[in-house]
Amino acid sequence: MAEVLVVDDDLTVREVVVSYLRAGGHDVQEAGDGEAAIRAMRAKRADLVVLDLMLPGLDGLEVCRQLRESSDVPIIMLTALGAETDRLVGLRLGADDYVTKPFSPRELALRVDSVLRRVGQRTPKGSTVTDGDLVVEPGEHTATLAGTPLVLTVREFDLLRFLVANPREVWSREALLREVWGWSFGDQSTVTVHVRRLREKVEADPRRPARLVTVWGVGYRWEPR
Amino acid sequence: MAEVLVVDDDLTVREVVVSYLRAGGHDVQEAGDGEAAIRAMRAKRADLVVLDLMLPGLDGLEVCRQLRESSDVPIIMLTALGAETDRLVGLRLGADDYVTKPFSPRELALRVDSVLRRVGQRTPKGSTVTDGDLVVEPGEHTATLAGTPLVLTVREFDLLRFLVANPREVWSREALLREVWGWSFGDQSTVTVHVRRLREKVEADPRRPARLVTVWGVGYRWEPR
DNA sequence: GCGAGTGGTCACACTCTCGTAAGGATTGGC
DNA sequence: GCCAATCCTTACGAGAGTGTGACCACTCGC
Repeated sequence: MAEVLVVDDDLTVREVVVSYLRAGGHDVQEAGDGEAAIRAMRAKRADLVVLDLMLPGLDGLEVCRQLRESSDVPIIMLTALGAETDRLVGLRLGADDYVTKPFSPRELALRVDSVLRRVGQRTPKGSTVTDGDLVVEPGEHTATLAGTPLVLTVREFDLLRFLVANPREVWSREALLREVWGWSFGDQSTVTVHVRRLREKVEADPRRPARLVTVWGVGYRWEPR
Repeated sequence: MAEVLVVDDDLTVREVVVSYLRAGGHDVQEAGDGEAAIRAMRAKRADLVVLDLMLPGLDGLEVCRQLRESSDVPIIMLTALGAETDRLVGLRLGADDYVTKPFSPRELALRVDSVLRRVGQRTPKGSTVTDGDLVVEPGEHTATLAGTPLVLTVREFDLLRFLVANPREVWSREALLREVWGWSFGDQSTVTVHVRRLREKVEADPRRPARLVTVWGVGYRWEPR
C-alpha cells in the first residue's frame, strides 16, 4: 500500500508498530535513531515517516527539520503524554499529525491511513472530480459550476474536493477536521462555518441545501446528482 | 457512560476494579474465566473489555483472539509485571492497551477512559443491512424502501438497523433500551413511542404492522420478507 | 506599515429531536 | 361481556445540534 519508515529507539515499540503496519498492508522500514532515519530516507524515500520525538543522538525535532529540508514526506510524531509544548513545536516544524505515548498501535495504524489518504489527495496530479454540472480540478485548483468558475478559498476548495470525491458517505465534523484540516483536535464549529460558506457558493438555495446536506446529529453528506 | 466487561479469575481484583469503574459511571459486567467472557460478549456486546492474561481454561490471549474474530471491541490487557513477551503478543493480537499487575485501580480507570475517548473518535461504520426492498446503509446513514429514501432521525435509524440486523427474534423494550439506546435503565415507553414513529415511516399500513410486529406481553420483532 | 483577503472563534437565534406523561384503544383471561 | 394489563396515540417542553453574523488574528503583497 505504502512505504512507511518507523523511527524509534525502543525495539519493543518498533516491533509492535511494524507488525501492525505490515498487517495493514504497508511496506515498513525501521530505524533506531536519527542518523539511521536520515540515511534510510536518502537511500529510499518512504511515503510516510513515524517518528519518535525522544531519540538518542539527533532528536526527533532535529530529524524532522532535516527531513523537511529535502522533502515534504508526511510525518507522524510520537510524543510523550501531556507534552503539549512538544506537540506544538512538532506541528510547527512540519509534522502532519502526532500520537501521544502510550498509544494503541491500532490507533496509530488508523492515523497512518488517514494521513496517507489526505496526502494522496493533495498530490498535484490528483485527478479531476466531477458531479453533474460541478467540476473540481485539483491540479489547477479550480472548480466550475455549470461552466462558470467558483471563487473558492483554499479551505473551501479542499472541503469541496473531499466531499465530492467521497459522496453519499456521512462525515462527522470530527472526521472532516481529520481528513480535510489534518487535525486530530480542534473546534468543530470551524467545520460548521466553512460548510456554511461553501454552501453560499455552491448551493442554488443555500437555505435549503440540496447537495451539501446536513445529517442531523451525525455530520454532513454530499448528495450527488 | 460505557458498558465494560471485566474478566479476571480473582474475585478480589474483580471487585475492586468493578467498584472503581462503577464509581466512574460505567456499567460493568463480570466474567470469571474465558468461556464466560465469550458468552457474555455474545449475549451483550460491551464497549470495552478489561482482560486478565492469566485465566483458568481459555487464557487471555486466546480470548483476545476469539473476540477479535467477531468484533473490534477495545481491549485492555492485565499482565504480570515485566512479562515483556506477553505484552508484545497481546498488543499484536489486538489489545489496545495494557496495564501491568500490580496496578492501582485508579490508573486502570484512567486508562479505560482514555481508550474509550480514543476509540470514540473512530467512526465504526457497520455494513449494509437489507431485508427485501428495504436497504439500510450505516456508512451513508440512509435507508431506502423500494428505492425511495426514508427520512429517519438518528434514533429511528439506529432502531431500524438493529431490528433488521436481528430479525425474527423478539426484543423486549428493556433489551432494546440496552442494545439501541445503550441504557441499562430508563422509561420503557420511550421505546414504544419510537417504534410507533418508525412504523409511520416504514410500514405500508402503520395501523396494521407487517414487519415491525408487536409480540404481546413480550416486546417487538422484525418480520423479514 | 497598510489594506485586502482568509481563516478560526464566539455568541446568539433558531430548528429539530427525543423523552415523558396522560388518556384512549386493544388484547387476553375469566 | 367484563376487567386488568398492555399497548397505541398524541402533545409538549427541555435540551442538544445547527445556522448565522460579527469579530479578531494572521498572512501576503504592495
